Amino acid sequence: MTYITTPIFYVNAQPHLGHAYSTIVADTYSRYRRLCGDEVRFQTGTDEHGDKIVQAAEKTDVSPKEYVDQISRMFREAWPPLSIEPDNFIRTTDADHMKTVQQILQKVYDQDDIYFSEYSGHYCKGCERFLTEKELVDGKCPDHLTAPEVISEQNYFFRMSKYQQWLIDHIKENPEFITPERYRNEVLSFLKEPLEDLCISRPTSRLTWGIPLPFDDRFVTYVWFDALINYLSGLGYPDGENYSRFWKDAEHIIAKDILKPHAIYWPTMLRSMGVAPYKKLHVHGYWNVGETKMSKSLGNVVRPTEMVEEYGADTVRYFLLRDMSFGLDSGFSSESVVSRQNSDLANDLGNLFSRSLTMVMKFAKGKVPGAAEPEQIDQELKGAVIAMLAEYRQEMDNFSFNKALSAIWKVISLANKYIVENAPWELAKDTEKTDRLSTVFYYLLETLRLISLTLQPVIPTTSEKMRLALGIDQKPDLTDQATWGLLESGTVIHPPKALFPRIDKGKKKTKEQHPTQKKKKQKEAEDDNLLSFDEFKKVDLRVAEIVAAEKIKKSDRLLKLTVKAPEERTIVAGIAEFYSPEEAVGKQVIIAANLKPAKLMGVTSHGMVLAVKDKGKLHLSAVSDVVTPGSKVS
RNA sequence: GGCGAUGUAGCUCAGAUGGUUAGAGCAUACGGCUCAUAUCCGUAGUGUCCGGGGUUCAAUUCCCUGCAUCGCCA
Repeated sequence: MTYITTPIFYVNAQPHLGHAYSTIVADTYSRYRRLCGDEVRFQTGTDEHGDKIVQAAEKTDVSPKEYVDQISRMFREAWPPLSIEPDNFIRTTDADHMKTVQQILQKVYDQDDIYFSEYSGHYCKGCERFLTEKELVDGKCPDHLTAPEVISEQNYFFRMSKYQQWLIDHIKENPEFITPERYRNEVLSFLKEPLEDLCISRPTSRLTWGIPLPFDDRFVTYVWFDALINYLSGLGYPDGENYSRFWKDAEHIIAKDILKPHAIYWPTMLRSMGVAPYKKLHVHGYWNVGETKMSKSLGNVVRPTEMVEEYGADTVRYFLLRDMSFGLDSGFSSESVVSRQNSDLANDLGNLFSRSLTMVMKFAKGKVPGAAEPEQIDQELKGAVIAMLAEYRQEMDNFSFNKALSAIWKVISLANKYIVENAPWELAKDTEKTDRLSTVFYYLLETLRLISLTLQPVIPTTSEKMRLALGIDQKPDLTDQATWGLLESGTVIHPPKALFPRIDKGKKKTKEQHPTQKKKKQKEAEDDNLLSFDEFKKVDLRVAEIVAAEKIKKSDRLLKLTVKAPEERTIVAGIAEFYSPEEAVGKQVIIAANLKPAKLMGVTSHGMVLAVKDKGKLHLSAVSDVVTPGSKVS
């Protein structure tokens, strides 16, 4: 049995490449396990409660429910075009899930692992959390540069600390529990310090968009406690058949940013509720775009849907799995996608397939011939294929998809060489050599059959095309088809169109701009000073309220502003000669919100305040009435 | 500030429990083939293996130190 999950994605933003990667890995792994004859359940979904959702909904002026329905649907619809086929798509707003969360809370509460406590602390609205004394810089939140409010609050806490030692022991005894190893070490090092109990509630005075605590309706459940339980509720815990069948083989895939909740909160929660821990946690890294991380404010977010439209599902899947070493960060660029598509998919695999089938059509009447006595070169090819099958399985089991693929490509390369060395077109000229020709074709086609089998989990559509072309109508299965010699002679083949087209470099465009394109763009701009509407739309203009301002030392022109837009951000503005910090605070101004962050006098500015220069004096931009900070200017 | 990781060809990365010529793919140049998606095969390179110091007959590999980048923690 295999139970593989992606995180449930938080719906405060639209699907991006990182989400797609986690989900493609899960899909590939589930296809691979099925190919091995295993029974598999693959679950993904969306996480829909919490403060950030309420804020995001307000921003677009819809109710939280409408908002989460809308974004959740975007996630659900993003996957089929990538040939991703989950067995279950769970939402934390599903009634079943909510009921299960409450059951679990009650159970943990009844056994005294949840207690009520009051405390006071420095609450930062921007962070939506309490900050510790040590985190404060000059009494301010280091991220938002505002002074947090001191508030005291009553809340429920989960006795996480009680399970610390158990967790340490469990991780040490099960080396595969958290993988790759670097993340296991990270968790162990974190656990060297005493664990604090986990606050698992939010007062309804602060937040109502959540699951009410079953034992106190003045509170809703903290999102992580709610979200993690999806892995159980999606199986019908505690009575569902799927739960008893699949839970013991649970494997979670996550990105490194949510390591702590999955490696610490979740196992201790499970322990407390008397459920066995999951089997494995697979932690992967980030896709960087250009020089930096993908981020909304940089405007370099790669959308899965756009990638599929541009390259097709199989190229996207192949690229992501081939280029990232699971666990490490990796770089995304359209050049690297194009290079993978052209070199690996079109030239190596596609052309090998195409030339092989064409020759069988031309020189063997379009049927799989029978093999005569093999020569050494044939044995070598066969040996390499068999060795590849073993290596493939080992690497796939290991989540080393890049290595599994490179093992397959070694064989592809060998098969291309095999063709050149045997020169079937020469053999075909000599009627004495028909047997030899048949053998060469058989070995080639059989190699292709086994290649298509191993590629099924990664590029299912192409694999299917290959299988059909080879005249195979069985469902792919590693348990009974991964042996040499199963292709039957006499089978009629059906050469398809090219598996992958070659992409003209430079023709394709994606989010990130290449230097050459940039130059072109600049030239166009010089030639023609008019903006298209699309270009204008790219500028994210918003109203921002200045909530704090201070002079930047050693500069008499720059002010460091903290603005609400509606999230808090820092903007450096060259207005100090005309506005004092006191004058600036409270003003509403128009900002360009999606400028590349820039460092000015050591302070990073996230955006630009628009102002007017008239007769040597600067005037801040403004709207005629007071509006909600963050409102779009259009 | 503490802990840890990384730093290898133009690019992306692999690798050696220390030992003669340090690897792969892409990109580049040249040669070959013509079945094939102007594809494939072969050949050719280039590297102060981050800087400095130490241990050793011998270090890019071990130790120390510095620098850079990144991560976790505070």
